[in-house]
Amino acid sequence: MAPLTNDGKDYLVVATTRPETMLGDTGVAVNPKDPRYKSLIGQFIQLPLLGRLIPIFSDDYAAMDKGTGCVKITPAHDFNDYEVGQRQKLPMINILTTNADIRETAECVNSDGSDNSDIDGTLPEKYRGMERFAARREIVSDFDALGLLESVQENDMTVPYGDRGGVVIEPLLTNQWYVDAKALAGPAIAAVEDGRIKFVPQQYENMYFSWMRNIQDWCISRQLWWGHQIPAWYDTAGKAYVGYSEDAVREKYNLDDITLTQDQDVLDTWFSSALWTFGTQGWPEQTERLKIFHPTDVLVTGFDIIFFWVARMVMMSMHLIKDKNGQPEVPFKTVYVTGLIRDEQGQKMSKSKGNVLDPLDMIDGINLETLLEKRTGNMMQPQQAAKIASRTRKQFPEGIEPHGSDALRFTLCALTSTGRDINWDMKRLEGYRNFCNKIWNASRYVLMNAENQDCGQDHSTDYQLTLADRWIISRLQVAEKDVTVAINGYRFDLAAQALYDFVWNEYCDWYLELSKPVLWDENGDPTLQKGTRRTLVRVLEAILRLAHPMLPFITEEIWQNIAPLAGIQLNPDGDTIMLQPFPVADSSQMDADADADIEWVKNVIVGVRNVRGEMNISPAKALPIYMARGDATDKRRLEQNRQFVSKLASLESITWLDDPADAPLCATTLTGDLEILVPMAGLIDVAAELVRLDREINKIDLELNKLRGKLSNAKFADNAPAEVVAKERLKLAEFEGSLAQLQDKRCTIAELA
RNA sequence: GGGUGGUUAGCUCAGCUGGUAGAGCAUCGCCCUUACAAGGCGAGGGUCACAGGUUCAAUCCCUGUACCACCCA
Repeated sequence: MAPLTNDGKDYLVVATTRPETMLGDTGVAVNPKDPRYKSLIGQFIQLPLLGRLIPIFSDDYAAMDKGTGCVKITPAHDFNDYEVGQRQKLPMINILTTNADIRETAECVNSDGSDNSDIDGTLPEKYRGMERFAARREIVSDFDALGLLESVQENDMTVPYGDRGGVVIEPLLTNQWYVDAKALAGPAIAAVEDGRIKFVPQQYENMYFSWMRNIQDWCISRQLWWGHQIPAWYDTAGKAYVGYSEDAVREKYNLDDITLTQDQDVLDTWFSSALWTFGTQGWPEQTERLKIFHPTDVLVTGFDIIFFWVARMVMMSMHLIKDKNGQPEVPFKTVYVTGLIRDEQGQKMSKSKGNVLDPLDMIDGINLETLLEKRTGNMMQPQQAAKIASRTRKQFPEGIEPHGSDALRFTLCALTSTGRDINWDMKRLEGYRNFCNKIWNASRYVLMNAENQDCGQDHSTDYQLTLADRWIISRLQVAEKDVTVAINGYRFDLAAQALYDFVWNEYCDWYLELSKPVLWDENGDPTLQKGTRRTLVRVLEAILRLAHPMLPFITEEIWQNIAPLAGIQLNPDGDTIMLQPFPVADSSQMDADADADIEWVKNVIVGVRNVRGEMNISPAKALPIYMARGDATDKRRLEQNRQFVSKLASLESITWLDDPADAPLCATTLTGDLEILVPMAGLIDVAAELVRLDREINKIDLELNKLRGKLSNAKFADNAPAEVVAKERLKLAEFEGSLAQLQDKRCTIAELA
């Protein structure tokens, strides 16, 4: 019976840091390759003090070069040993009470968790009820007395201490409740596979699948003081009864007067959270709300809780809620996964790093002192405070300016692309605050010109639209389409960009400026002026509705004043932009002719401004200009838009030349073939204009060379689609024309100089 | 080790099904022009990480490498 090692001993030596756990040992592991113990594998050995026979088995967990190479295994009181026990199908013997004293009788269970009545759970009388460390000392001394103690050695190791009690933590087996997650996962996987639930961005489906497909049983017992207490009651024999309440349990199982004790544990917080989508709608009652709002459309969340929450909501909802056909109901149709907001360096924000930016501080502003107090007060590691304070002082010497909630919201939209993290950028917040101001100022201009005026708010039709009016209405349709498409695709950054571009670069920079010459012309046509006021107000009103989801407060504020001017009857008891329809693009309002004509107007104006800017001519100086080599369309456009061009380019006169030779010495800029000529006399020196022309010529030359190379390549001409080749040819012809014209001008100026 | 995303202007980021690049801020000029100086007008700035491949054509498609971030084990 007694095994013999190959060096002649009839005992094995094992090391342990917790000698008292030997009372719960259920085996000894040796390495399968260890020649010293090979012959012992499969045999049994007697456990001292108890006399219990336990198996000797091979397991890689035993390291040959560590200690004696033999490891005692206590599956009930050590995580590693538990794993070994599961592999080797060892029973588990629990020797500790919940106070970590030695039990009266050990609790014996099989490796699968079922009760084991074969093992004798009797513990030596002297240890019963003994405190664990006392038992440790006692057992060591008893081993010594029996001549079984090899040695006592110092051992460096990490011991876990409880956060609250400050005592050493002891692994302990208890009965806990589990959910068969595999059964729940099947339908939850199918729902994403067949598209009933979509992830945005889609790649997060992989994360969801990989977790769901490898799902483990879900332990829902938690030893915490918050949460719902587990609705299970035990009789004195330990038999469990589950129900809504103790009374319900007694009734359900006919338990008259017997003593019942409710499970002390609470449900995992994610178990309760998983009920959220329907629990909040009145479930388990079949309420009207539940019918309307379940399933809901979109869940907005962070990727870090896809496992914890999203997956569980899907499982629970599909298990507990069925549609009218009895099919499992999903909790939501789309999961929109946002990125994490990080600091400028891409670091996660955390209190201990002192890099947290409170949204409220960005909205309302905060002075440096308060911010320092907020970041360094009440810290877990006070030694960090000085470092954090100096970094904060450096980054925000003046504290944080107020930016308003709209600016913050808009910035979040603008920075949120396809589910990746956002490195927060204060500068962009400032930029978008300026955008809010821009809208505010633009609306002031509109109100100044429209209030107490006929803007067609009575839906009268005695007005006419200018080219600019038709153009901005046309562009509005495009903006509405772009913003809508972007939002539908969850591309809030593109939506923000489309809105920003339209409002600032088209409505403010061009349309408002184009409205001035119409409205400020004392001899202007009243029907045109009415048309312009009408357009000014109505386009702004549409902008407000378009912007409202991203800029809720400022749009509401402005809308209250603008809407009545746009012919919207406000409810006298209070009305809100929130109840207005979101703009829908109307393609019949798109106007390609207006777009092209305004493009021409802009080109002429920018051309003159360009010369002005590069020649440092003051904007206050009104210039006379000439136009030459234009065609009939250029001439028509000039005649129809003389007022616009004169005002926006601040011109003294525009003279159309049928013969280019009539022009004085001029600086030249082109739009198409049309030459826009700014007389140099007294304003521009010849050398400067030559430099400017050379720069222009070089730019075109560079492009031209590329184009010529491309087109002379037979492979390109033969293989590329005809329309692409034609487009390149056209471009080439245009560039060649421009180049010739500019070179010609250069010669003329050089000669005259 | 397995997986996902990223590498584009000084900084933070766009770039839709391939036709050689955009924004905000920053920089440099000129302007207090009756919505806005937190503004207007103009300008400069990028061998799109690297190496191959497919293609008439690659920031975009494919392969590999390097580096960064995250998830899982």
